[in-house]
Amino acid sequence: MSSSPASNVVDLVRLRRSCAQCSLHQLCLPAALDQTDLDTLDRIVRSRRPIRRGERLFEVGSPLQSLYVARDGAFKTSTLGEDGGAQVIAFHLPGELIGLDALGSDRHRCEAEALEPSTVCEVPFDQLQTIASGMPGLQQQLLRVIGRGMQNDHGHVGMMGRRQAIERIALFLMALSERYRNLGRPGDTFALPMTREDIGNYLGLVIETVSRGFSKLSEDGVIAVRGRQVRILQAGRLEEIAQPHDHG
Amino acid sequence: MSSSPASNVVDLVRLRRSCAQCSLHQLCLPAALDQTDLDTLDRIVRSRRPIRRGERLFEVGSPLQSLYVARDGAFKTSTLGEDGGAQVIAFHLPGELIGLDALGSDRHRCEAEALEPSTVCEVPFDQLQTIASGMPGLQQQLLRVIGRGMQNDHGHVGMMGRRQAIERIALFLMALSERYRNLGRPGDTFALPMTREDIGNYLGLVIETVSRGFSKLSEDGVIAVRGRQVRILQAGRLEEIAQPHDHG
DNA sequence: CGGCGACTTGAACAAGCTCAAAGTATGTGG
DNA sequence: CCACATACTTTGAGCTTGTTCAAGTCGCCG
Repeated sequence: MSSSPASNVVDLVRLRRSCAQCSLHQLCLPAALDQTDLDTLDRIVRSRRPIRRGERLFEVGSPLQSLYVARDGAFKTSTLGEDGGAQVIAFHLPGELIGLDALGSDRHRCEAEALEPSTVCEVPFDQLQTIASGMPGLQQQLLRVIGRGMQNDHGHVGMMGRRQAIERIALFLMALSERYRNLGRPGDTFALPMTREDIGNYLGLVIETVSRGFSKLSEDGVIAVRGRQVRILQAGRLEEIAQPHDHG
Repeated sequence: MSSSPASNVVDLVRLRRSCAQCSLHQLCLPAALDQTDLDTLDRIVRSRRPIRRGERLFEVGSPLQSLYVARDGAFKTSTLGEDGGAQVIAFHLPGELIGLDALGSDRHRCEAEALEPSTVCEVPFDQLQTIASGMPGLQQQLLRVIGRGMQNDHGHVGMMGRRQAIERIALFLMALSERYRNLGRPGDTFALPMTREDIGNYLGLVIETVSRGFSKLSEDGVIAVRGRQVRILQAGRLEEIAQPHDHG
C-alpha cells in the first residue's frame, strides 16, 4: 500500500501511459492508433480509477462529462422508467465503452453501476473531441466503437423478439461466453457478475423464469450452475436451444 | 415531366444545393452548420433519389457505401435471423438517418426497405468522413445524430421490456404521433406506413395481438382506426394506457 | 368480377407471470 | 467463531395473457 514518493511518481507515469501497454489494447479505443496518437490520447486518459460495487459512474440526467472504459470488473447500464421501474440496457465487461448513451443530448439517459469492485479508465469527452478533430484515425475508431455498441443494442432487441424464455436465456449465456473468450478467459467456466434479477430485466423476463430456465438447462445436462458460477457442458446443444424454434 | 435542357440544368443546380433550403434542415445532419460547411456538404450529397415501394437501400452483409436520409416516405430496417425470421429494428420517417447499423463493421447488419414510394438523400460515407475531418461541427453533428439513433434503440428495448401488449401498442402510437408532429404534420391523424405484421414484429407481438389491441383502443374510444388510417381521439388516455401498469 | 394480400375475430391452449414459501449464500455484530 | 439479518435464489401451484389455429371480412388492382 504505502510507498516512497519516488515510487509514487513511477506509478503515476505508468498509469499515465497505460494505453500502449494495456491488455485491452485491441478491444478499446486505442486500437489502430499509431504511437504518437496513443501518446496524445494517454495524456487525457485518467486510468484505473477504482470503483466500488454499487457505485455509479453517472446518473440519469447528469451531463456528459466523460466516457469510461471498463478495465476490471463489470457494469450494468439501465434506464429509469418514470414509474421507478428500470430497464437494463447492457452489461459491460472489460474493454467496453460506457457512457455513449449521452451522445444524442449531452445528458445521460442511463445510469451505469458497478456490479462488482471494478476499475475504469476515464476519458473526458470534450478533450476527446478536441484531440479527435486533429486525428482522423481516432475519429474512425470512435465511430467503430459506437457502431459496435449499436450492434449490441440491435442484438438485444433481436433477443427480446425471441418468443421462448429458454431461447433468450441460452442466447444470453452463449453471448456472455463468447465475450469472456474474447477477453482471453475461459468461455466455458465463469461467474455471472449480475443477479438473476438483472438478467431477467435485461431479457424481459421475471426472475423466477430465469431461475427455472437455468434449472432446466442444468437438469438437461447442458450447463452446470451453482449460484452465479456457470459451466457450459454442451456448447453445441446450448447453441441449438438458442435458435428460434417456431411453434408452427 | 419533359423539359428543355436549360431547365434541366436549373433542376440539377437546385437539387445539388438543397440542404440549405431543405424543409428537414433542423432534423437532418446539416443543422448547426454554417453556410460554407453546408456548401461543402451539398457537394457530396446526392439528393431526392426516388425509391419504389419494397425497394431496398442496402442488404444484410453489403458493404457500407452511403448513409441515407429519408426525404419523403417511410422505411423500415430489419435484421435477418439465420433461420429466415426477421426482426424489425426501426421505422424511419423523413429527416431520419438510415444506414448507421454498418458503422461497427463496415458491412450492413440490417436491410432497409421502403414501405411506400419514397425519396432519399444519399451521402457517400467515405466522402462524408473525408470532409468531416476538416469540419469539427459536422463531426459533432454526426455524433449527435448517432446518439439520437441509440436513444431510439434504447427506447425500443424499454418498450419490449413492457409487460402488457396494450401498453406497447399505445406507446408505439404515441411515439409515432409525436414524430409526425415534429415533422409539422398533424399528430392526431395519420396513416400508418407499415403493416400490422411489421408493427407486431417491431413490438415483439404476433399480428393478431396487434390487431386486437387496435380494436380494443377503438372500442374504448381512445382512437379511431380504419385499416391503416389512425386518428387519436383521447391523447391523454392513450398516454395513461402507455404507462407501465404493475401487476403487483 | 375474381383473386390476393392485409386485416379482423373467435376459441382453445400453453407459456410465462403472480403469489407464496422455503432454501442458500454473505456479511455483520456480539 | 457463531448467531443473526439480509439479500439472493429456487421451487411449487394457480391463473392471466398472449399465442396458435382456424375461419371469415375487407379492400385493392388486374
